Amino acid sequence: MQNSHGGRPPMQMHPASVLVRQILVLNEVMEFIMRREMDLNETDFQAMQHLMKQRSMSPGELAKVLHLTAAATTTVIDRLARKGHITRTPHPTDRRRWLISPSEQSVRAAMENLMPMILDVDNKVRSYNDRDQAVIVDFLNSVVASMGSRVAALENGPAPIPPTVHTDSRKV
Amino acid sequence: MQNSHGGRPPMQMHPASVLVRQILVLNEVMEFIMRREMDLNETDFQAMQHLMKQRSMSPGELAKVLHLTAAATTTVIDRLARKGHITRTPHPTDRRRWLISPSEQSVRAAMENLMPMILDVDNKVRSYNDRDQAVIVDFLNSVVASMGSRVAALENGPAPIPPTVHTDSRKV
DNA sequence: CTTGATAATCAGAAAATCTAATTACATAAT
DNA sequence: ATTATGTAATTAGATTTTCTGATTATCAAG
Repeated sequence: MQNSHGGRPPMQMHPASVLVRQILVLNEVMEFIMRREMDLNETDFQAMQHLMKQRSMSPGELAKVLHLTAAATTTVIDRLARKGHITRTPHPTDRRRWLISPSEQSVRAAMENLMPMILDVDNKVRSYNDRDQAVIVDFLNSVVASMGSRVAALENGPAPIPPTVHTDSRKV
Repeated sequence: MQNSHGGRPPMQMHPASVLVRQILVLNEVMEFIMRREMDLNETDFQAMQHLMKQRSMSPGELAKVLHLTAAATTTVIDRLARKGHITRTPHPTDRRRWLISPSEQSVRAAMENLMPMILDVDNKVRSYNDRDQAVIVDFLNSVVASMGSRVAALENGPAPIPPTVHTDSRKV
């Protein structure tokens, strides 16, 4: 009785659709494990992700991307600094701000954790011939486009938008 | 100076790798917008996701997948019930448990928000010919495999594993 | 039918975030 | 130059969320 879909029709999804979903779930699982290993809560971990991506940010910038108040962001930065994950340095031109940067060893640890997977995927895609690579890129692009238009639609209140029509290239 | 990668070499990623990353980020953006629209915190939203996927769960099962204590899970359920997102019904065979089920309108709202995107992706992949579909599935499978082995590696302490070697099918 | 485990909840403490006020600095307009 | 206004970060105290430990009800094994 665990998953008998009583009411909703199961709806046969394409394996690729299922795999995309699986990737999203696996990403969350990975994040959870890394968070636990680094002893960081969700917010602090997200902050580290942004800091590593951007190399350095002011508390204000961090607050924006984390959707936190300035006050909460101060405490995030305090916690991360106390644990040695980041350093505060004075902003070169604006003395009201700080520049927050991830510590050397945090960056290295993250690299060591994620690089194998990233390289794995990168190597995999490069192992296809050019045409197949183009197919993969085309598909992924359309996923990004669909998600992007969903985001746009959701941002402007709940007004559903008709799905895109795709030209069908199947050989009969 | 925002992204001059001072120190780390930029490392040229395949467009497909970049797109995969983009998809993961977009997923979080979408979740955030939906959460805000439904006025749910991260945890309560995650609970709804699991409940919709499984159709119904006991508080104990919910606690496991949310990585929460039983006590915290009780409050999650209380909040969701108070807002009308779920209902508690007695467990058919074990009178200690409840069965938590998402409300009709919660399921419908989620469907309306996500279905267009899901169908979009599904239609897109079906628009390729069989061989190209196989390429896409093969690639996605390898992404899942890479992430899965990363998860496995991370779960057993920080012991890095050498990346997979892929057979190269490029035409010279 | 008693004993030991399990499911959910309650009570109070701890952690994380919020609102509002404060301090220091920057920028624009006299 | 001086003042006025706005912005960046922090602090203080309240609120929300989660945790630990104890409690109640039920199940399952002997």
